[in-house]
Parts: sequence; C-alpha cells; structure tokens
Amino acid sequence: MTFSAKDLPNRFDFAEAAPRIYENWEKQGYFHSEPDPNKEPFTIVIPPPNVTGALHLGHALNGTLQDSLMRFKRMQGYNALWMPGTDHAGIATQAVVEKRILEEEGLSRHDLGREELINRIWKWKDQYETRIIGQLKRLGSSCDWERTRFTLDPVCAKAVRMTFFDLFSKKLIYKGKRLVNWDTFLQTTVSDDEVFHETVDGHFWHFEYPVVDPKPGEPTRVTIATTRPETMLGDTAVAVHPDPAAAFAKLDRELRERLTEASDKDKTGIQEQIDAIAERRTTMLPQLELLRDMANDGRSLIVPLIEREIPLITDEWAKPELGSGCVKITPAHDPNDYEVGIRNDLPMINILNPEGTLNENAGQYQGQKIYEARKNVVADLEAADLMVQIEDREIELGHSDRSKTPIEPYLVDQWFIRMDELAQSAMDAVSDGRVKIYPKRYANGYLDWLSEKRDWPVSRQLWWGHQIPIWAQTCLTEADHDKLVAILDADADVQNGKVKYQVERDVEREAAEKTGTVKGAEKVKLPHSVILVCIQDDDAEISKRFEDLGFVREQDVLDTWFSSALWPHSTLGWPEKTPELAYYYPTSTLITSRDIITLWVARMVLAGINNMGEVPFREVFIHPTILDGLGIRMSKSKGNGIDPNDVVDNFGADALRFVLAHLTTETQDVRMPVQYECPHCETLIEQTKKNQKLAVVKCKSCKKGFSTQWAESEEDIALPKGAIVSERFELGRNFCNKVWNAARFTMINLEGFEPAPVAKEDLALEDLWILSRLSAVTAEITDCLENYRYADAARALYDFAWDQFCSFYVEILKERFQDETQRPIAQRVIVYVLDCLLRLMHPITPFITEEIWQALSNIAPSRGLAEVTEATESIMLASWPEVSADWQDEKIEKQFAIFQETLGSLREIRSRQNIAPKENIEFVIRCDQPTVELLEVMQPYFASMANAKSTGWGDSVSVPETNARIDVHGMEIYVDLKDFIDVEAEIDRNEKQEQKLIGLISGIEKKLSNESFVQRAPDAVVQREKERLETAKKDLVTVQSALEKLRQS
RNA sequence: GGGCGAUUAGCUCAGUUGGCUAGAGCGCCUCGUUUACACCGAGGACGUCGGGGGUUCGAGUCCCUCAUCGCCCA
Repeated sequence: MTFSAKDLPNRFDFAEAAPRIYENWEKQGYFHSEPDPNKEPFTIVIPPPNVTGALHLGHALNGTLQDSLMRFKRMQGYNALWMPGTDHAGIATQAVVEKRILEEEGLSRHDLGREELINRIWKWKDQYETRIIGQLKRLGSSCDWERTRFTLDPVCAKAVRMTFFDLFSKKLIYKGKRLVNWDTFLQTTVSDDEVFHETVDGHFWHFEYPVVDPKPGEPTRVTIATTRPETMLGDTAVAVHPDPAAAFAKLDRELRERLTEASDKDKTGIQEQIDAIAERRTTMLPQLELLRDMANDGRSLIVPLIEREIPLITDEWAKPELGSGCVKITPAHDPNDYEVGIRNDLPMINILNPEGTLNENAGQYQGQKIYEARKNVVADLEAADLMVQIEDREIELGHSDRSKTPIEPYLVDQWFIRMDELAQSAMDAVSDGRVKIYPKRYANGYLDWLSEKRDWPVSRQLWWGHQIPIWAQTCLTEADHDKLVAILDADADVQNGKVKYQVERDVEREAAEKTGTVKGAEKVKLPHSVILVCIQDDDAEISKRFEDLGFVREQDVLDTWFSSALWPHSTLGWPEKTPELAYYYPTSTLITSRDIITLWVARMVLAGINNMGEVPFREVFIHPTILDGLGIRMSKSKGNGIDPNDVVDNFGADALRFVLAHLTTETQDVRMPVQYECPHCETLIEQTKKNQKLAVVKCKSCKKGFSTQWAESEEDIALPKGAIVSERFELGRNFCNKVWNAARFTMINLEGFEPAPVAKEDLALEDLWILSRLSAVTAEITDCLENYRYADAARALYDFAWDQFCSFYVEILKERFQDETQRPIAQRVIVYVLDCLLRLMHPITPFITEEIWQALSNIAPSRGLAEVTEATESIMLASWPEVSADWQDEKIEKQFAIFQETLGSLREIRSRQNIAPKENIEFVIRCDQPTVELLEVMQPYFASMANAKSTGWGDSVSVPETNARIDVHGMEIYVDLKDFIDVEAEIDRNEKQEQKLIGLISGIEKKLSNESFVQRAPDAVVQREKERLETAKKDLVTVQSALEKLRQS
C-alpha cells in the first residue's frame, strides 16, 4: 500500500494519533536514559505531584515546560533524563482518605488502627498514582518511566533514614515544645498555609482577677479581657506595660506624624484617635503605673475558679491603649502569649486534650468540650460577681483547611532541625550563583526566608509518612541514667557508629528548676533525663534489641517536605553510590511554581549540600500561577479548575501545550477566563462568581440543566456533567490546524520529488526570503528555549509558521508548483523548511509534529538543502535545527517587505472599492529601475494573491485616467479603476489618509521646530525625522490632489 | 506593617538598551467556499498605555507619589 498525501484528513485526528504515537515512543525506549560518559547529561527531576488527587492545569503547565525543555535538549544531543514520581503528601492524603472512610463507613482512624489505615492509604495512592501518570502521559511527557519513584518507597525511605541519622549524629536534631495549629477533628498539627481565616461573630468578655494581699491604695482586683474565656484556666500571668507613660507618648507621636501626612479624608479619624489617647492618658495612666509598680514589687493575682496564684508581670505585649491595659497570659494556647511566656520564663499549662476536650489541668472543667467549658466558665464568673462587661465583637478565627473546624493553638512536643548552618549553606549557594533562580526576583524571597534561620519543625502527628527513627527512654533518676548510658556505650552498634544516642534534659524540668514555680514534691516526679537513640538502618533486629532495653519508638512521622527535600538525589539512588548519582547529579534545572520556593526549593538546596556536598540543580525556573477570569487562583476546590484531560479531549495535547507555553511570560500570574461547556449542546457559558458554586447550571442556549462538581443530591448527579473549559485553547488548536494543512499542502505537491542539494544561485527571491526568516527564527527560538522564554518561543513559531510560511511562502509556491521547470527547486526548499519547522515546533507540540514527520518521511525520506540526508525514524531522534546565519539577508528581507506592502496596498484598494475577488484589476507602478527588477519577478504572485495584473513599471509609466493611488517606499501604485470606481469610497479612503498625514506632519514639525531636539538628539534621529516629514508632505499633496479630482468627477 | 508583582484595545496578553502615529490572538464589522486549511482567506473599526508629578530634545519604557488588584512574609 503506498502512502498518498491526498488521503490525509484535513484535520489532525489527535484523538486517534496521540495514543498510538505515545505508545510507540515508549515502546522504542526513547524516554529512557542510561549514564553514558560520552554524552553530556541534562537532567530534570519532576516536582512530584502529590497523590491526593488528579492533576490540574497548573500541573499541566509545569509538565509542559519540563517536557518542552527535555525534548529540546534531547534534540540538541544531550543525554536527557526526566525523572518522574509522586509525593506521599502526608497530611493532605491522610486527611482525604480519613474523610472518605468516615463518610462511607462511619469509622475514624482510631477505629481502623494504624496498620489498616496505612493499607487503605496505599490503595488510594496506587489508584491516584496511576491516574496522575496517565495524565502526564496524555500530555506527552517524555519521562523515564522505568525510573518512577515515590517519596515513600524503599529507595526514598532509605535516603530519609540516612539523612535523619546523619543530622541526628551532627546534633542538628532536637525535641522542643512548640505552639502549633491543632486540628481537634483530625487530631494533628496543620501548617500555617493549611489554615484559612474567617470572620465570625463572637464576644469580648471583661472580667476580674483578685489581687493577693493588696497594700493600701492598691486595687483589689485587676480587669482583663478575652475572646476565649476558657483559656483563663491555663493562665500563668497577667501582664502590664513596663512604661505606660512612654508607650502613650510614643503612640501620640506616631499618630501626630501620620496626621501631618494624611489626606483630609483621614484626618478626622486620626485626630479622634489622638483625642482618645489623651483622654486615656489622663484617666488611666496613674492606675497603670501603680499596677506596673505592683508588678515590679512581685505582687500576684488569683486565677478565679481554679484558684491558682499567678504573678503580675511587666511586658510590652500589654498595650496601655487597649481594654484595661492589662492582659492575661496563656502561653500554651496563644502565639503572642507564648512569646511572653518565653521572655518571662513562665510555666506553660496545657489545658487541652488532643481531641478538643479539657484535660486535668482544667480542674472541675475536665472532660468538657471547649465551647461547653466556655459557657460554664462565663456562668461561674458571673456567679462569682467577677464579670464586668460582655461586648459583641467580630473575631478573625483560624479554621483548618482540611476539616473546616476551628484551629486551637496547642503546645506539643516537636522534633526540630537546627537551621543556622544548613540555611546559610543554602543562602550561599544562591548568593554565589551556584544555583540560579529565574526570574531573578524570586531569589529575594528565598534569601529573606532562609535568613531568618528558623528551626524546621519536622514532626507530624500522623500515621502516613516516614516514622521518625528515634527510640526514647526516660530516666527518672541519675542512677538510672548512668546505668543506661553504660549499656549504650558498651553496645556493638553504638561502637561501630550504626546507632547514635543523645541525652536530653527535660525542658519542663529545666524551666521549673529555673523559675521555681514547681514546688519540691512535684519536682521529684520530673525525670532526670531522656535518652534518645537513633538507628541508621531499618534493621528489625537492632530495633528489637533496643526496644527490649525499654526504648520506645517515636510515633510521629516526618514532614512531607523532609522526603521531598532529598528528591534530586534520593531518586538517583543515594545513599548508594550508584552510577546514576555520579552521572546525573547535580541535575540541570528545576521547574516549579513560586508557592513552594521556601518550603521545597530551599530545603532541596540545603539537603543536597548536606548529603552530597553539592547543590541539587544549577538553575531553577519559576513559572506563573494560573488564575481564572476573576483573578482567583485556579483550583479544583474552588470549582474553577480546568481538568487537563478535558482540554486534551477537546483540543488535543499539542494545543494545550502550545497555549500553556504561550502564556508563560515573566509575570507571576496569568488569567484564564473559564467557561462551562454545556454537555447537551456544547454551548460555552462564562463562569461567574454567581454560577461558580452552583450544583446545577442552566444552559443559556438549550435551556437544559447540567451538573457541576458541587452536585450532591441524586437528582443533580443524574444530570450530565458540564466540563470546565476555556476558549483560550482555540489559539493552539487553530495553530496546529494551520501547520497541519500547510504540511498537507506541501505533501500533496511533492509528486515527483527528488532530493538533491540546492545551490544558492538557483533559488528564487521568495526562497531566499523564507530561508532568511527560517535562519533568524531558528536562532530566536533556540535562544528563547535556552532562557525559559516559552511565550516568546511560542509566538515566534506562530508568526513564522502562519504569517510567513503559510501566508506568503506557501501562497507563492502555489504558482511555482504549476510550472514544471520551477517545481523541483520549490519542492526541495519547501520540504526543507517544513522539516525544520517541525523540528522547531516539536518540543512544544510533539504529537502533531511526529505525525507529520512520519507522513513526510513516507514521501520524502531523504531531504535537505545543502546536503541530503535520511530522516530519522522519529522526530524525537532528529537533531535540533541549525540554520546557518549566512542565510540571513537583510536586503532580501527588505525587498520582500516592499513586495508585501505593495500586495497589501492592492488588496486594500480592492476591499475599499468593493471589487469582487473574481474581478481582475490592473495597476501600474511608478518607481525606479531597481524596484522594477524586484517587483517584476513577483508579477505572477500579484496575480495569484491579489488577482491583479501589472500593465506597466518604471519611472515613465503612464497613469490610468481613473485611478486609486497609494504611495509606499517611494513607489507610486496606481490601480486602474475605470470599471470599478466607487467615488464615495475612494473619497473616504483619501480623506482618512489626509487626516492621518496632517496629524503626522504637525507632529514631526513640532518636533523639528524644537531647537533642543535638533541640537541634542542624535543626528541620525533628526535626519530620519526630516526625511519622514518630507515624504509625508509629498504624500499629502498627492492625496489632496487625488481628492480634488475625485470631488470634481 | 514589610517585600514582590500587576494595571496597555471589549477580553487575554506582547512591547528589547527611552527614538517612526503602540502590537498580537480572541471578539466585533464588511467581503469571500480560487482543489492546504471556515479550526480558513482579504480588509476594517477600536488605545489621552490606572491617576498625578518629575528627569529628558523625546517616556508605555527611567524616578517619585497616589489608587486599585494579586501573591508572599509578619
């Protein structure tokens, strides 16, 4: 069966072709890379998508950019490895699975037990990993799937274990208390970025604490206020400002400064504040200073209801301008109070159980839920006549993004990594350019964040993750301690370094000893020390030996980012010294989004330096975030998320990729208005704030309803679902279609094609022109891809393929293909140009270019310009085009521009005059001899592209009686209008032209009459202006005389 | 409060070191089915470049300031 281009459909059937093409690539092993010392490696590790759910458009963008770079580098001859994999995403994944189990089976994780829950999560993981990898494949990703990793698999687990052991050995790991965001529903810590704030109606309760043994003249009670009265059960102090007078003065000064600078609108408000401060100063200052003195004198207060004695202290956290000027301090349940507690060595009393009920420290309120206790505390305070006032107030309350329940600040034991030196090493790597971040500005955030050198809390109260490899044992007495240490020192594995141990003094005991707030009897109960053991390998025998000694393994798991921090080297086999690690590390580039620069990128850099002694990647490219048409970040949970699969179904992967590349500019955000696609009639319905959250949307066209992701009721779910799409992808689809058809045209016209080298002197003007363009655009695209300028690359491809190759070169060749003598050269050149265009496009649009490549290779298996070579069996194996810069010819391009403009003028006159396309027109051009020579050869193309015939060229042509004239580049183009004249239209056109010229002339004249312009601007600029003015004036005369004539007729 | 960014045509975005009367795609209007393509072709309309000030012969571009929006950090 012979291949015929005529059989090609006039549209690329991506749905049929893409799976076939991808399967073949995979089968041929084109994605696989092996270390090869003879080739230079180019490596990217994928930012592992987490297995919580399917990929969204942001992932598709991320994948497109990586794959385009991979394919580009592969074609450039690099040994390219794209390392794929997924991330276990600790809390996110555990939360979705737990939520589902609770919904479907009504069971909590505690009902299931650790092992069973983890089993269930693995099943979930397998399911979503398959889904995610499927999505990446549909996108065309050329990942080395044989090397796919998962952050919880044995290879990664080993790297995690080794790293933790190493940090432990370096004494960089310690345990401490830390106030965390506690989700009482999921019973775990959630990170700051998993907390959303919502304003709710609440109250501000003012109540009083009695003073212990007040001296004469001193108040007997102190008023404090809070939005969470039950926390008073954990109060360990009340604070007053150490220098209220100074605080008032400072505030006053600041307000007055603002007043002088404020707009009139704001002035009244600020003045009111100043007055209020003054008022307060007179009424309250004496009282506050008295309280301050009492504090300095060591006076204490009684926390009512539980009758605990607490100190009155001074601390700047107490704001004299607010409330009573005194503030209760609950270090274990408020972030600010925690800081005060640290500063003042206050005891930290935790009153909460993990599930959100009050614990034994809450006295008679033990066992009550937070809100129950709040009600009771308020009632009891009222009964004790200590409640002064209850205000209504709006409160900003943090909620857990995962469970939607209010967050409780909660003091728990956390494992920390000391960051000072690690952070410094990661800062240095960027400061001295070993790691380059693009766009550059993102380096600021990276450095700022690291410079704080805040210790990294790495433990999570979860079951899904890498369990911390620490075993602990408490020694109550010094004797116990000494005995255990002796055993450890004698242990063979301790001696050979496979096991390390550390002694921790209990922080509570140390704090208690320091402040003396814990009385003697209780002191005894506090342990002497805790001994921590860290075991290097996951070795059951060693673990058992220590467990038999009484050591108990830590239950918490590590922060997900701990394992992702190792990704660039753990995936290559570290800590084993694999050939891969030696060859591919450091990797070349990391492509990711900006929200994880600190969480992930920074940590990879410091982990890489720590473990490998070398940065993990040379360059980092941060790509934009995709927002919807309303400026909201696109995400599934908001209902505005586009599923890349829907785009692939509707437009094809190439179109998706092209558009994503096309919008990857240097800015940080990019908007993509989204629409619902009606499943009944395919009408697109703009998504708005209103319909974004609806379960059912009614189609504006067919009036039928369809469901969205929010559908819950059976009735709603029964309706067909409307996909979320965007019209923006039409750009990519149209582009692909255009190229497809240009290729189809080329192939249809390859009858009798014989490859042979083509000499430059045999080329026609348009050949030289398109080759000049090709050379320039090749250089441009190469430069763009090397510098992450994806949008520019896509634009350059679009313009070249569409406006130059299709609109001119292909159009012109239609004429040349009719001529047997010209055909062979034309065929060879167009095949060469198409071949190069396909290769230039391939990184961004891999499927369609492969399909055309195969088709072209059926007809023209050997091709080339200067020399003929055999095409590779796949475009993936083709080399990146190198078109000699010698082809670039400014003169030819200029000449061609004149042709294009002449053609444009003819077409414009046709259009203005409403001359039917079928009607042939005649024109003459008055111009100099070189222009004649240039344009004469284009004669056939004026005929084919504008249905226009020239009847004369040169400086002495006679002008048709009735004409339309346009002046371009010193040429006068006259179109004979004797058969067509539409006087009104022609007057219109000329009047418009006249106005334009008048404006232009006055603008230039103004410029030139400005003496300093003539004096100071560069001569070339002044000269150019003068020339422009002259031409414009000449053109104006022409236009005006034409107008005069037209008006007379 | 601090930092980063954005604001250019109805919409989404380009606009190199300051220098022709600011471009593209979509949408809109007019015309058109000549065998690559109607996912097309030809032509057209549409911008006081967020406001104000400054530097400069010259500002969308540089500086200051205000406004609005977004993100990050406190």
